[in-house]
Amino acid sequence: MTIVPAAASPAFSPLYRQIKTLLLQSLETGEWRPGEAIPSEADLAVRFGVSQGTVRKAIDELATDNLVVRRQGKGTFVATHDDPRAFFRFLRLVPLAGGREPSKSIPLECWRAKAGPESARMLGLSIGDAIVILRRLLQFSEKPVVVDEIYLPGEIFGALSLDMLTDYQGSLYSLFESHFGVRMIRAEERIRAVPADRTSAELLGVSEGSPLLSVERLSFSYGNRSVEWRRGLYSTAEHCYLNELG
Amino acid sequence: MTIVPAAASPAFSPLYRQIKTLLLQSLETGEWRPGEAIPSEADLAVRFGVSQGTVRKAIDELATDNLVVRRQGKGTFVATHDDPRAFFRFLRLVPLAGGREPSKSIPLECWRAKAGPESARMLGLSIGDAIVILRRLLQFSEKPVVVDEIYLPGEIFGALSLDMLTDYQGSLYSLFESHFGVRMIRAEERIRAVPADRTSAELLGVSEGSPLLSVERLSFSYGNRSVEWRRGLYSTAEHCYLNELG
DNA sequence: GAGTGGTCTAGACCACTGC
DNA sequence: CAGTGGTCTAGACCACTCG
Repeated sequence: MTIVPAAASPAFSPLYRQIKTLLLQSLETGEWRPGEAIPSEADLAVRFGVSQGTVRKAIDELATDNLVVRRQGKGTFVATHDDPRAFFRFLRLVPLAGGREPSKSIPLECWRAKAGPESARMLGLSIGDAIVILRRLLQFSEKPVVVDEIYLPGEIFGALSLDMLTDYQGSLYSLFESHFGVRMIRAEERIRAVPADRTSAELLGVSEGSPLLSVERLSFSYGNRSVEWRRGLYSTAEHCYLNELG
Repeated sequence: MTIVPAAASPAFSPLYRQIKTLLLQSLETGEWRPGEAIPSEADLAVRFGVSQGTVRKAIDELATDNLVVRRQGKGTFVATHDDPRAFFRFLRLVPLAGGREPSKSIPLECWRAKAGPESARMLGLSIGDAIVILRRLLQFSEKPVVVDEIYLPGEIFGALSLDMLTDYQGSLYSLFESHFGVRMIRAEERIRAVPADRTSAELLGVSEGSPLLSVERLSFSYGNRSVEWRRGLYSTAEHCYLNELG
């Protein structure tokens, strides 16, 4: 282990960032799994041969990156999509009326295919590589609101099946995490307004051609690796996409 | 000044947060104006009778809240909307093709009115209070992309006029800041898909009824005071609304 | 009470800016 | 060079959780 005391110069990286990188590696390789506690700050300070304050600053950044959750008196835990509080981190849809609604995910189809130009580019694959495609419906208060089409690299998600999805309780990302060892940590969404096509209109209970939100999401795991691309069509008759601008 | 050393208990607030509150007050009252430097950390430490580390932590939070910008070697500066880098903080529209485009704001109309139920509720006014309404067009690469209708409290923005807007170089929020002493620090956007009405369709050069993004924005100044409500219709033929999910 | 994260301090030194 | 923010340390003490 080569830790430079933040001196020297060109391309200088402070100590706490080097520590952060080391912690990131341990997270990525699964030394500590989602939901588990990582070692205490004091332990890590000894392990890396730095002061507790330096470890602390590294963990602070991991916490603001949502990779880790601190709990005073208990410890620091690897973030997990199992936590119900994480549910709305990636789904920005809220009822127009306000409040929260019971939601339900209904898998429709799941099949294997070969990557076309677009999905290959998005997922960092070559054209023709194996992919898995999933279609599903999202309901709020028993009413259909979103149709999603989700593209996944076959190499990782080859074992995904409709049964698996139907049986599973919890969010999709929670399933990805527990069954495929893939943790989503960041995503980009590109939003446009489009007319409803025939089949989506039927699924969502709106008339063909009526305006829908098209939300394309590219999700990333560790190391900025894109591991999911999806396109959702949102009915905004009774819901809207809520975004906070800081 | 009553600074409690972060001891005692119920409703305990750490020292650095008390310092943050004091700094916030100085920002709000305009003791330091947008673009100016605030006193050095050492000076503030003396002024408040705490250690530099504590002041530092308070400023850290102000910096992550985008209220203040740190520049190593120079000082800490009150954030300003004049800074061109701040332009895309509130406008999340990007070209589908990627890259940046020259943009231009074209004021269309500006008139005085009385607050209706909706604008009163949004702006925290009573029905019938004076408001100012502004309509404008946003172009990218000479092509119209957004029509905005902006509602402002008359008490603050009574002096706003079309001439003022036409003459002004820079963003709207930059003008609000320099001419009206109002700094926007946060906003919420609610996004839906709607069919284009006749006049918006003409302005945006799309056909009536074609899908547009409806972006309703409520903007807040210090103390969570809502001081602007606007509704924008975005043509997403060649642009999309980009959102990063952390 | 032991163990964890959270706060606060005082002081040393580094990196960057501008005179 | 002086002045600024940025890093790092060592140590004290507080707040919270759990057995």
